[in-house]
Amino acid sequence: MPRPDASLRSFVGYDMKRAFSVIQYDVNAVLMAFGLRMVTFSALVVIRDNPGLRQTRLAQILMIERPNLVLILDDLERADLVLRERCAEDRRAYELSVTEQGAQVCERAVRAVARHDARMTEGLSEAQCQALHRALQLIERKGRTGDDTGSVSRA
Amino acid sequence: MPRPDASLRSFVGYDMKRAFSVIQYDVNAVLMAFGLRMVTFSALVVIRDNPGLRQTRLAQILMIERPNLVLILDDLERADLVLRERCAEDRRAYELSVTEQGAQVCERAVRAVARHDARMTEGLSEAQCQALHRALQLIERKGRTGDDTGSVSRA
DNA sequence: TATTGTTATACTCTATAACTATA
DNA sequence: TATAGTTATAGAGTATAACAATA
Repeated sequence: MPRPDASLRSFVGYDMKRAFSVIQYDVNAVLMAFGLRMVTFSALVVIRDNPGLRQTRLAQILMIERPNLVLILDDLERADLVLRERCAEDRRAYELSVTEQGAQVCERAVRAVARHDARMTEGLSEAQCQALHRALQLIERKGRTGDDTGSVSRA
Repeated sequence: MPRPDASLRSFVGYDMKRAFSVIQYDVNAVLMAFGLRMVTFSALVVIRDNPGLRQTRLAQILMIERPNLVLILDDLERADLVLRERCAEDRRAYELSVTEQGAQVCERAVRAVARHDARMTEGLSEAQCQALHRALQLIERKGRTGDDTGSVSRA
């Protein structure tokens, strides 16, 4: 047997866990320069693209629990990247938006992560890279119970 | 924008995190029937394939820290699936091996995970599935500092 | 009564320092 | 002194129950 873990290499879950742990480590290193982690980065990008978003909906989109999102937003608000504003129609809710600084940091962080992504997939053709994305999204759909079909209000 | 997280979908890390969380949840559900988790399953398979393995080497293979492996092996030993036997040449070390029961559980768990794997990649051709494995392993190698070249003693 | 955001909490995973026993 | 396995511990990440304010 060439590798001591050869048996496990036939399972996508094993290869994916290893590949992901490598990516996670690297991306977090890239994002640290912006004071961000993977989750706070993801939240920042989605809020920028969907201004007026409410927390419950954002939690659905990112597939995280509402209580966990609170700390993520506290983090982003403390760094002056995101605003929570009381919703006029429903005063229980907040409307989320990025600040001017948040938009700038988001833009630069996206570019940095894109550069890192390019380095990680270096050696794959454009077609192979697209095939990878499609395969991952197909696998994600297999496990979905999910109602991620709803549209999001845009300002 | 079709999806609220469309910007993030261009990053392999994002697609991979979501696909992996789906797989992890599912595979853990499959393994629960055998009293195993993903890590204990991985350890069991590698020990079966590399009898006489020492803990430090197993930790390297699975890319986990030695202290964390201890609890994993405690778990496997308590379930009578794995044996720790004092090494004759070096009495600090243990030689790891699977019990008769461990071999049987391993065999059946491998088959169950393989069936689940087939379901997850259903819709991908054989070639596409191989391409997925190759892409994931390529990404893993990008982040390696690593010395995973050493061979493992086989009984 | 139900929902939004929140608090408190617990459980897993992961990472590091320091210990013991052997070498 | 260095190494193998271990202990203790701390930090993330993640999950659930229950609360206050509002609907």
